[in-house]
Amino acid sequence: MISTKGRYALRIMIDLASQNPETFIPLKDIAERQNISKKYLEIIIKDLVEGGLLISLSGKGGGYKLKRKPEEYTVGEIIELTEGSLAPVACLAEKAEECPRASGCITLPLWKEYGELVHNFFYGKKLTDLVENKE
Amino acid sequence: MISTKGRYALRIMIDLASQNPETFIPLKDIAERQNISKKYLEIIIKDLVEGGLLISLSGKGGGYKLKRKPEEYTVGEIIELTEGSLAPVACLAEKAEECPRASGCITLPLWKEYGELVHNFFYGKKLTDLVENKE
DNA sequence: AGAAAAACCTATTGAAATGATGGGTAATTT
DNA sequence: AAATTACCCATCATTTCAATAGGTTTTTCT
Repeated sequence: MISTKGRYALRIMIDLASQNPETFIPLKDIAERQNISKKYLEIIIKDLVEGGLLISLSGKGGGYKLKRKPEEYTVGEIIELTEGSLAPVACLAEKAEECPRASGCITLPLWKEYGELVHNFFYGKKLTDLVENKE
Repeated sequence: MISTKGRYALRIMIDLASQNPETFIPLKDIAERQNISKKYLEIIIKDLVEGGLLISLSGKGGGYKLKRKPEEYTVGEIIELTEGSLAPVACLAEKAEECPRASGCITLPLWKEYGELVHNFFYGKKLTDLVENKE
């Protein structure tokens, strides 16, 4: 299941893509619009900045804005960055150590096929696909 | 992510489908073949019996066997039964209470589409699709 | 009748993940 | 200097995950 982290990250990105993408938007505004605790969003938006999806600016007049054009983001990269991995089973996660059962594992092809399906679905969705729904 | 519960359940079902489907197989044998703690499998196989996928028989000569023919099981029902739900987000789980944001939720269509994709994938896979890989 | 083999039942546990909250510091603008 | 913002660090309560432990009942075989 996609946790609040990934879902809130997506809502942050949609929110920013819906505002003027040139100006810095304070997190306070996003939190109020989305009705989510600002404190909790701080943790999540940190990942988005460190992952290179957003630019931040401190001080008065500061906030966050998209680094790229809205249409250049996929839902996949947002979810993957904040959830840690899109892999359907632990043994297929990037950081996983080689499973000793892998060579004879009868279910591995299933998980691989599923993993590709999930990957293709989310990387095939652009952030703007969601924003446009709004109108 | 699919947890060990769902993954082990699938391996139990594959194991049983690979044995003579007429005879009762003791859990001890399955646990040894699959190299998984018998105690842990007890918990999982209980779900499979209660969910109507397996028949159990106590006492000497007892064990577990498939209730239906191997080709009549889908991977989806096995995973869904043991994982509790295939829903990608909490608000789409069967037991979930209506989300107050649902009507205006901009991401809901995405989760619904994804949920259907996942459902169709797993319900489109038969247990025998996996067993046949074995040979 | 008794032993053995099996399922079945209840409970507990340790570790990690989840979903936050709280308080304070640094940077920047007016 | 004041206000506003991001940034940093720690802590917390709850739930889930992945088991483990020990005992009871059911059934068959000798």
